[in-house]
Amino acid sequence: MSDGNREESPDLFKVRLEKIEELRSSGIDPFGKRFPVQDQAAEIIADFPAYDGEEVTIAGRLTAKRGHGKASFGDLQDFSGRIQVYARLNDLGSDAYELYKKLDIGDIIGVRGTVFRTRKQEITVAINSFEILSKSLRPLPEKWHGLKDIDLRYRQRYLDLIVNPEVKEVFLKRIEIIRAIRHYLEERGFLEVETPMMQPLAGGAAARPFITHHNALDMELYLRIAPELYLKRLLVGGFEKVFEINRNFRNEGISTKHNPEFTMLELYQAYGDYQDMMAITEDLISTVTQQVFGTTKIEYDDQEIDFTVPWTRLSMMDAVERYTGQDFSHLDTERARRQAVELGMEISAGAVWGQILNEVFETYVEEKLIQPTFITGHPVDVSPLAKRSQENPSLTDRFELFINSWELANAFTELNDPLDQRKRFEQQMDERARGDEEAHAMDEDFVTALEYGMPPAGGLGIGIDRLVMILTNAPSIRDVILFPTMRTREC
RNA sequence: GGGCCAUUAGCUCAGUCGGUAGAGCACCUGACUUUUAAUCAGGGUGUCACAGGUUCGACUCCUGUAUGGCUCACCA
Repeated sequence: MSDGNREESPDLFKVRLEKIEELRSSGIDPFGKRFPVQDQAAEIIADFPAYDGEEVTIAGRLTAKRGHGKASFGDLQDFSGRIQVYARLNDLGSDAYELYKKLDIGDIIGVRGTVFRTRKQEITVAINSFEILSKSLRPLPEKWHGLKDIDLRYRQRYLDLIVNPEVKEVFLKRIEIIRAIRHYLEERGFLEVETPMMQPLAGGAAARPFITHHNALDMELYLRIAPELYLKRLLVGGFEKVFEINRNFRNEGISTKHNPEFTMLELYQAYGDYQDMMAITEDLISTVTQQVFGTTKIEYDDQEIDFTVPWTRLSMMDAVERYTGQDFSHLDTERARRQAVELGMEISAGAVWGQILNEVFETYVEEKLIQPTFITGHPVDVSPLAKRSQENPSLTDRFELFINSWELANAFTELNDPLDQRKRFEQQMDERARGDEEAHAMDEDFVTALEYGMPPAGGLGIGIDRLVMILTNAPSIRDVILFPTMRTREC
């Protein structure tokens, strides 16, 4: 079986091809034309008294047929919902009625008809006339159980959307959430910008990139792993409050929490710092949640996530001490290694103090952070783009937001010292030389930009897909991405 | 990449101890002018994921492959 050309029961497909020929020979175009839709199924049902006895013009897909000889019911599904239609020989005449009887489930039709309520109180459109707008050649998945096969649901999302109404609801929520985020930021003076998806150097995060090639320039380009370094160039250029909601691409494993392309919000505010970012994060997410869901308490996988502000704030070192009993506040790499090993961890040879602390945190603390929690004070060793903390130059003014043990946001006071930035890149290059493929590359062009002067700034990234997952109780990131990345089928 | 599991009709699924495949929906034929998972009568439409092996005989047992799911690793 191949996905685009699946073997159907030959008769089934053939029967429908024959119907198409029949239609054509009787002068009817099976793939229709413009149809001036006036009304929506859900609106007619919601406001029945206003529509009762009136003629409406609707269009959509026929999803069920219930024939009764000289009368016939059907369900018509448009984007707004589903409404029953009723065709009667007496109303339509024999030619049109015969045509109606030949319609298949899955056909798209346009209907002009009169709204009424049946004996069983179902709001229904009695068809006065109809047009075939598109013939369907393939049968829809089963009406009662829907389409369950997860593989097919992702590969043929259009079928998933047709037959599983709750799927559409999730994507409508996603749309609302993103719209609310945009609205929130625009109201506060942030400007939405677009920066390169194809970059000569994939920077701004630690991840393996996708590589592509530009023929005319004969150069390698990388799909971006983050927009960060371009957004900061805009700060140099005088933009003061910018954001971008767009795709990042990371050439890494796929899981229920990772899709190779995913959507990030990144936001930068000149003259601000990570504390401002924390305030925005907390207020943005709780405000949007309240707006879209009418509450700040959300059920995810049998747990209640409470977005009510303020959220817990905990330094990485305190968090590690709380959950492991080990104090890493000294800066001794060897001692840190011994402590980590004592906890049962394996630490790679070249790891330094900050990396060890970070690994211990990820291993023992992350899984405990269910309610929204800000973790602050990341080691400079794992934060090559963040500004050093004034109180402790081994740490940075940075936070990550954890919800349901997932990293949802990452923010820091941006490093605007070009000399320090160059040293950080050099340190990253050392790590790269030691085999860390994800260590940051030297970006001379970016350092040059900083040398012209970048205002102190706060920067923030929020993983939109994961946020949508939590807010819509989706078990997999693929449930919130319309067309998730799938292996192509060979057979 | 490792482990576990799955793959049977268009869809959702059953299939006993190894004896050559079956149910609902969909589809086809007919009946039926207010049904709604319409109903009634009749019809099975299949390369049992793919390729080998064992066997008199394989959907079933074995090996490999493909795809997917979960999970671990990876993903600061």
